[in-house]
Amino acid sequence: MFCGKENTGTVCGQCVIGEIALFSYLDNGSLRKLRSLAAGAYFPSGRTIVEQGQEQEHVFVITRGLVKLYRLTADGQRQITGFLGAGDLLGSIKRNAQAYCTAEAMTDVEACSIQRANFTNFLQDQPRVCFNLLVAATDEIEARYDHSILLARKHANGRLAAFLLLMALRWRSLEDAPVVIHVPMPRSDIADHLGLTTETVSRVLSQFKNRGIIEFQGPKTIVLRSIAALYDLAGLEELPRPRMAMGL
Amino acid sequence: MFCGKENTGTVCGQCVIGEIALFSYLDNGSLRKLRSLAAGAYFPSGRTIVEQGQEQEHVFVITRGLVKLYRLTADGQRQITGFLGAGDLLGSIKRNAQAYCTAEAMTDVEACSIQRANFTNFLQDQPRVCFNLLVAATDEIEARYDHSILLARKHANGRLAAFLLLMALRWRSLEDAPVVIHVPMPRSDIADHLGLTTETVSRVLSQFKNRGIIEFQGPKTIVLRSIAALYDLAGLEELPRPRMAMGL
DNA sequence: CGGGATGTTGAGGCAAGTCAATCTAAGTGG
DNA sequence: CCACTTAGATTGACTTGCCTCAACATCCCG
Repeated sequence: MFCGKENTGTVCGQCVIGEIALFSYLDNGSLRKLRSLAAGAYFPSGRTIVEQGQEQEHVFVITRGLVKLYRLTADGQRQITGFLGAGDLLGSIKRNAQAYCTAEAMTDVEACSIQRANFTNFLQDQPRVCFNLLVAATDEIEARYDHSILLARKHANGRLAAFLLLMALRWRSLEDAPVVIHVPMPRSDIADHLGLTTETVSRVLSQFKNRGIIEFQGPKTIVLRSIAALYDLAGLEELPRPRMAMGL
Repeated sequence: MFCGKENTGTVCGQCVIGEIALFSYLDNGSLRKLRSLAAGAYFPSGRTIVEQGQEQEHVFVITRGLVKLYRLTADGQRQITGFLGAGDLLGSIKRNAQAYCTAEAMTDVEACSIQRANFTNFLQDQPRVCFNLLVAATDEIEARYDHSILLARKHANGRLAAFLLLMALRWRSLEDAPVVIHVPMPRSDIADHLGLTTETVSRVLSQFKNRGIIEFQGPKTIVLRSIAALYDLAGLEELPRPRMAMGL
């Protein structure tokens, strides 16, 4: 799966790093160089990948699994800032190397790891990669704005409707209903992400169920019966297109 | 003040574009090239600089005045996403040129304007500028995260305490109390920015006044009597260092 | 010195938080 | 394989902080 140092000599035909949009147009020489910098990494479910405030030694491209990002505030509250999946970038370029938030593997996670310094140098050598990463960062800023608007302006049911739609869209395309989505995180994580409490999340989801908008197949598998109703509740016309997410 | 095409021949000793952190280390040749791309721009108070959804022709470096950024949601609500001042960048590099939000001059505004295409080309030619802009974008992402946490986790008084501290710190250093800050935007803008209503903003500020934390000199000039109390209310230990803000 | 825009204060309602009790799911060991 | 355990999820009763609606005050500018 990986084509880094630790796997030198293995078949690289299925290495994913070249398929990441960020690197997809690199010529063979540059791609080979990038691969020479990369190493495979594995984190079992529950393992902390980077910890808030610690120096980040590596940048990761997630290739499999799900990562939860959260930040602890000075007064001891936890805010889940986002979730990363395959294709997303964890640990970007920053002024200081201290991680802004903690990243924790929610499932078993595989990733491509690159030394920070090497990645920084690679960016300086490859202006197009740097430029594309800048575009990705701008996308991330827009996504953060959208989330702020969600928190500032939507009620609990709107936030959850938007969340379900994003979960449905994030790692697959949204075909016609019914769409079955898997929600791997516990209710408390959803609540933390949306600025609600677990009880409210539970109540709103039950309300959606009673209104026939969604249907449960166990607490973590949800069938979206009416996409239109969810759009309406979320007050959305269109969802952001799929993109590479960046965790700091 | 400006050194762009429209001002060719004027004294350039006081041109600010070279003083922006983003460009500060450019050699003379590159800086001259950048200046040749820049033109002065002026927007009277109340003028819309860029409008949400419209193609952005230019990128601006604000050199004087205050700009308010807001986005209208599909269901007709308004969210003020931020405020820009001198040294900040308006209209970054994006996948599509459509503006994410509207930018409106709150005061008379002077800016350095650069054609988007020219700026993009300049970035490709100047990897270090591109890299530094990427770092600035990452700072912006962190600032957006902080604002999300504010909206998700803080009550009205915490949000306003944090807002007052940010206003105090943003364009000047925060010396020992009492600090006199100028809050040029109306209460409705503050409310929109913090996900509150004007009434709540007013009530909380009155509460601060009654508790002796702040003092009014007219509704737009506020004396911060107790910085410590504000930090405590905001649940903060430290504020983000001053940075170049980016509006999309 | 008016009069509209902006800001403040008050009364009442409601959405979501809090506290607490149950219910369910998914392991765990006998 | 099933009883037991435990974390997670749901539901209910009550409380509260903010919003809504409304009246009043103040600022600002012609």
